[in-house]
Amino acid sequence: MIDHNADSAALVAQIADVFRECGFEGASLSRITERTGLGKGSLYHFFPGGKDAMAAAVLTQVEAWFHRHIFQPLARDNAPDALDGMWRAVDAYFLSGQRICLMGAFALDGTRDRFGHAIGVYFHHWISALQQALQRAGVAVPAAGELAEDTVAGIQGALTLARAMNDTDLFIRGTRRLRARLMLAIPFHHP
Amino acid sequence: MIDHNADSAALVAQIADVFRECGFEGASLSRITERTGLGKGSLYHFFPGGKDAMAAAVLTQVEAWFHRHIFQPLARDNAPDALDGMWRAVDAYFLSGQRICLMGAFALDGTRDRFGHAIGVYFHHWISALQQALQRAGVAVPAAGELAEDTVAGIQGALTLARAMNDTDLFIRGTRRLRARLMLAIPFHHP
DNA sequence: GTCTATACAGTGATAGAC
DNA sequence: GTCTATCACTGTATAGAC
Repeated sequence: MIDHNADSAALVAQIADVFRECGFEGASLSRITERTGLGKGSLYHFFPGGKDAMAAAVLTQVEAWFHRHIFQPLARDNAPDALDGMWRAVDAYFLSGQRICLMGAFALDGTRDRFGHAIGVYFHHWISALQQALQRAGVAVPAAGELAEDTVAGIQGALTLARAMNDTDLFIRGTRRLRARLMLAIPFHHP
Repeated sequence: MIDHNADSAALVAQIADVFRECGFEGASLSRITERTGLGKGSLYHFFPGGKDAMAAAVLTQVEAWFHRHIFQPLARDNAPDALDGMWRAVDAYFLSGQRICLMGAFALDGTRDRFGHAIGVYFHHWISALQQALQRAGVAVPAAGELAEDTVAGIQGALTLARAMNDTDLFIRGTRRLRARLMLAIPFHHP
């Protein structure tokens, strides 16, 4: 029996990689055809809305992944474990800095005007979930919000810098510092 | 008398804005023609190398601006003034978060492969100059390097987040936190 | 579902008149 | 220097055979 959902998810994941490597404008249908092994006819069969629909599906998949592996655990699990899990998931997802954040990349150029809502929701969910976890861990309310913003922004910056300087160790060092800063802010949790 | 350098600089600045708004792939010659008021013939007269040459000229201009207004003062002036000047220049250049960093944007997609050297040099110069200023201000050597990395990455992250969430106040808050962190690291300079 | 063929606008780039 | 005309090519998208 064929798992259509898994097939579809794998297809969207392949397309996502093309967008990550080339950007929205640079991701031509011929490149997507080449990567996925599907002809244009098949692609338009799955995505009647064309390239915009492909990008929308990609962003939806990204949001779903982060919801499941990061946002939801942050809002549910006890705080120290949830934070540990976030850093593990971040490192795994971004391949220790070798993979960029599609939401961040799309936010920078004119692509944002097409997908601004999905991009805004993604970052809002992340910051909000992280802030909740920090509050449950005992961080004061105003500090928790600022710290959550600072951390999510810091991850984006570390991804940009790692790619700009072609040095994944920059990402590893950056996230280590961000993580240490979170730990220091949590009461009775200074290692 | 006509100042050709000034004219040329203004032209490159106009092209830079198109690249910032549309990205490298999205910045079509027709858009550049429209923005600058020059026909394709004139553009190719100034840039025989075409679009790549235009982007290269833009990156050179950006590097020159930062060299003059940020890197050089950081390496020359006494540290507290130089740091103050950096934060003023950063806020002015990025229009308090309304303008993105072209070097960071180009770093994220396939454009990096074309201009990787210029992008890498830019961030190296920035981090290195900031590190020097911090050391002169009394920050220990290993901490100064990490702090410089962290600050430059944080600025990139704040720019990304501000645009992603369409809220320039995110950039202002982010840079304020980064600045405060620098000040705290400098001995005898805790306000 | 997947393919090929095709439509047609837009791309970067060049040539040459002025 | 600036323009218009034009080039070859690639872009997204569609239609229809199988």
